[in-house]
Amino acid sequence: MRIGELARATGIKVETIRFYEAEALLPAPERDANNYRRYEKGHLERLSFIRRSREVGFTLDQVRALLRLADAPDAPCTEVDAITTAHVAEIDRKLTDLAALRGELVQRLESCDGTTVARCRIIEALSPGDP
Amino acid sequence: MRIGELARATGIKVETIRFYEAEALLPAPERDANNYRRYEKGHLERLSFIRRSREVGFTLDQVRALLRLADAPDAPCTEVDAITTAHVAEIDRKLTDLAALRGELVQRLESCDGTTVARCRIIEALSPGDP
DNA sequence: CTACACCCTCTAGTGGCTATAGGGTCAAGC
DNA sequence: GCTTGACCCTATAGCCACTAGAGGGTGTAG
Repeated sequence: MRIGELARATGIKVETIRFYEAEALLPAPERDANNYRRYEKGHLERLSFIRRSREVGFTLDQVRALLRLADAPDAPCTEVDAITTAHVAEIDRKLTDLAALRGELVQRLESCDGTTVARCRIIEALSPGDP
Repeated sequence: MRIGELARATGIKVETIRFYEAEALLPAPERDANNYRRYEKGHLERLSFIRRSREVGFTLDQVRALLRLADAPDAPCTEVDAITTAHVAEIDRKLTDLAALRGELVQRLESCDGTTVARCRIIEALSPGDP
């Protein structure tokens, strides 16, 4: 199959597929006589793996590590576990941070009386001399 | 005060201060005879405003808009409110997404029996043909 | 034969910094 | 007087994970 077809099949843009190839995440496929990339089923599977990994928020480096592990079926599962656990911890950190930010912003919104900027609690909260 | 002193006073790195100047977030200060930047109290206040805004997650574009509004004390507060409300909505979207990702990952972690990659539920979940 | 969808490579841009290279300035201590 | 070290300057490139564009080639249908 050609790159456009692979893009439609996986929901990943053509440019991104070429980018993944340059990043050595997806092996370079054979080329047709006209220099077009010709993908096999293996490419489709690998690209789907990458897409799912990205969808759950793994970085490309983490995806690279997961791919390497997926290619070694006899390796112990502990490393996959470690990558995933670290990722969950990172997500937890972000969740905590975002919830705190949200709380702060909502508090400012609620105390804003909606008149002029001079009396705006939000601006006030962002201004210095107001711990 | 000089740039290093301003950096210590605000907790923003020297390079970042220069970056903010290039981005027109912080007005270019006067220069001393030796070409060193010389900052006034106004710069310190403005930079603190920027820091606080960034800390609660506003983008630099949003900070730019907030600064413009903060400079117009007679303007109505509605625009500040709108920017903040939009930002809260964005945070809510991220919170929802992250919580969903976390749920998926934790589920995989729990069902992983810790033997080999071939039997790993995490890898399995990322592989295609397994909706 | 021409319009159009598709493919190619290469380069630069996004946000928000951060780091490096390669210099200049200034006060203190020997 | 001279070195050491902390500070300052500009300009440029790098980070992540793409995305967009320029400028061209290919293949097929009408």
